[in-house]
Amino acid sequence: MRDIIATTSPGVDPLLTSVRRAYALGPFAEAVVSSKKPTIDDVARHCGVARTTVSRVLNGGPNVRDEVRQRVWASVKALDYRVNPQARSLAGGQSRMLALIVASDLDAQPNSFYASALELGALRECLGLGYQLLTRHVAQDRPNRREQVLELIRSQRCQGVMLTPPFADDVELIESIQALDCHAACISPGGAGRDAADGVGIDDAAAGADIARRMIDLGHRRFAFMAGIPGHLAAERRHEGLRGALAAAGLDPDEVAVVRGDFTFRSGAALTPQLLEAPTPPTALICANDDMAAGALSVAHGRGIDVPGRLSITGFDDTPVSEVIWPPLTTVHQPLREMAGEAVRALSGRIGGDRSPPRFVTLSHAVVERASAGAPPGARLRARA
Amino acid sequence: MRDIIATTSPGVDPLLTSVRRAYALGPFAEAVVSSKKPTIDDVARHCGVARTTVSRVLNGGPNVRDEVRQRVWASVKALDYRVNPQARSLAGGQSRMLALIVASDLDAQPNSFYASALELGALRECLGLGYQLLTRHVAQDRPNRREQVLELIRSQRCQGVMLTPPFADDVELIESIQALDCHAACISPGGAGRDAADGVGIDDAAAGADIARRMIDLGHRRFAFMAGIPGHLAAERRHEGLRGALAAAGLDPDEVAVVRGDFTFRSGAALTPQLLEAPTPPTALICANDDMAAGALSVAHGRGIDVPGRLSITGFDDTPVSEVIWPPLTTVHQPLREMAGEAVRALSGRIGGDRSPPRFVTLSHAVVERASAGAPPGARLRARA
DNA sequence: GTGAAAGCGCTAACAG
DNA sequence: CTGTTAGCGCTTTCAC
Repeated sequence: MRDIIATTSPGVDPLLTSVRRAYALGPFAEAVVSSKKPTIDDVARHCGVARTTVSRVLNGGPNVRDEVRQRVWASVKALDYRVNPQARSLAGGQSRMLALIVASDLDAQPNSFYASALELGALRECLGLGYQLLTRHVAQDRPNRREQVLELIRSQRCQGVMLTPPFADDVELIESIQALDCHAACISPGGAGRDAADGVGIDDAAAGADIARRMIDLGHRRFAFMAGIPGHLAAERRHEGLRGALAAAGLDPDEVAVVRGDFTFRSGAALTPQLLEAPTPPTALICANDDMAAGALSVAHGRGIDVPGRLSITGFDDTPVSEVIWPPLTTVHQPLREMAGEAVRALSGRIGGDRSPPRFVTLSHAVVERASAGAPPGARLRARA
Repeated sequence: MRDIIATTSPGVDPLLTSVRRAYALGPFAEAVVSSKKPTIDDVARHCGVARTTVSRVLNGGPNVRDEVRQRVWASVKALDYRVNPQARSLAGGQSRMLALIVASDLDAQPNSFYASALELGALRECLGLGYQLLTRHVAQDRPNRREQVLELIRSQRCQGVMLTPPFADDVELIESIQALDCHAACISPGGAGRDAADGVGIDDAAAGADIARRMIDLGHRRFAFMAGIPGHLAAERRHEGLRGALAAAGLDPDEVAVVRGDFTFRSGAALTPQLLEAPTPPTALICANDDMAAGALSVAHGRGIDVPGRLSITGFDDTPVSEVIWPPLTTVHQPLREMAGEAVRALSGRIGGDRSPPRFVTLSHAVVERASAGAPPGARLRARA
């Protein structure tokens, strides 16, 4: 890598010139532009102040005259200088690195829109706040799953981590993370996770009740519920909300057929036949997420079952799948991007020194009525709520 | 943060003990476990060698006796030591950071499965190779789009960048990246990008021809093509392949109706009505990607058009959408994860010192026949290829 | 083979 | 308000 000399007198050794620039504040100081990335010292030299002062300006520190501040910024612009994050991190312990932990097996599962939406939301907020985001997919059934996330934090000196279910309720993991001087923010923690760290989510019980009530209002009486993995506490809460709504309507929650999938399209498809083949099949199938609902819908199509004419199917999350399939899915909107953004903000606040007790932010959800749910076959439509 | 003393005699000041550990190789050397992260010096002290030696062992360098090598590794294990990437990067200029540039507007577009698959593939390979991945979404129509990716590279000292279309063919961008001492790898470059940097992709022209031929074989004669953005050269090549196949079959390529979307479901849905309302509507609609095909399919459903009975629709990419919708999409499989993995490997090789001329790796594609395409209405099925 | 010494570029006390 | 002095933890010459 050769130095590039912008202005120099003929016959002057370029190397010498650049050395001169490096060790003296001579007349060449401004004329020489090196191809090597400028350092904070270059900036300091360029505007004749101490390195510390530049550092203060860069970090918005106090005790710098406005006039100097301006000059420093001018030099920064002039030299096209930017801080070396590695050096900053080494010296100050500020890696400005955040991580998003997603529960999924990179090898087995197809990409999930849920995770993708969360990542996008986090990415956007990180961009604005000047953080970098590392996304890590961890298979939730691996015995060393905790070690995998801790390893990432240690190795990258992450300052904050976002945990999705079921990690969001893994208090042991959360505490291990905090022991590493790293902040944690839980996305949709369903229980214990809320006390251990900041969290963000919707009122899952209410959301479950809302979608159930909507189906009850449409006239449905025979329900089936497609649940997710047991460790996903938020999803369990939705289930509880659903049961509560059923009971409130005078129905017996224990009569609803329950099957458990793993939130994938595939599991949704695999579980549907047994539901359809029951002696008295449900008229409404409430699924714990959109992907499983899509799987169920696909099976219904395959069997020529009219949706929603004969079977109503609902999802949860309102991810893009719900708009892409036919009929478009009636589902519960969950503001995933905003949730991730909120998690990043919470982390940013903690990194900034906020020591208040863990906070849980509840964002609002909404039942989105599209076309996959309607009145049950032969039912008179009851008065709408 | 308090030091944790594993073994100590009563009355000994913990702090003193840890100081002793720090400055002497006394009897406490092994007994003391500090909560502070161990450094390379701790390891060196632990097994009585110089820091340099530990560094050599860690980096697989030469000139270390095997016996010493073993001891060093033992100490590393014993202390649960791991290198500080920031420090390593500062000293050696190895950030081990890669970036994936995706063309999309974080605010406007829904998450794309295409980008997601690429990211997952890259993530997996990075994990194995010890790199970290930064994903950056850049809106392709922003005037400062190039600056955004260069900024990321500069600020994070990325050693390699993967470019997706249309960035994959932006030679000016590629050269700017290389000028920053960063390697570039192009995913599906369609033209110029191939000469400027390593690349990976499928034979797009052949893939376009294959899917067209398949439809011709099914008996279709009236085609429509839903193209993507013009800058996506790989997609343009598919278009060329399609035209070639048509011509080879004695059909006039100029007779196929062409509309241009932006690869989103929404654009696919928006563009379909005009195709359907033509005086002689197509019997086969070939789309440049799965999302647009899904959009088209959705419109067909809405109008009660039987797919594939009256209209055949095909996608491209074989992303998860194609399996989730009904009927499942006939499409062209593109090994997106493998492509991203290959790009990471190429980058890794370059970082490792490979200076050979840019290489383009062609992976194989395949027409995946599902249910969205069939014989045109009233046609006798021609002999299959 | 191994070690000592010199930084990489930055932040953070601590003086003035 | 500003500058001086130490490191942060590691890689890399260069001696031995």
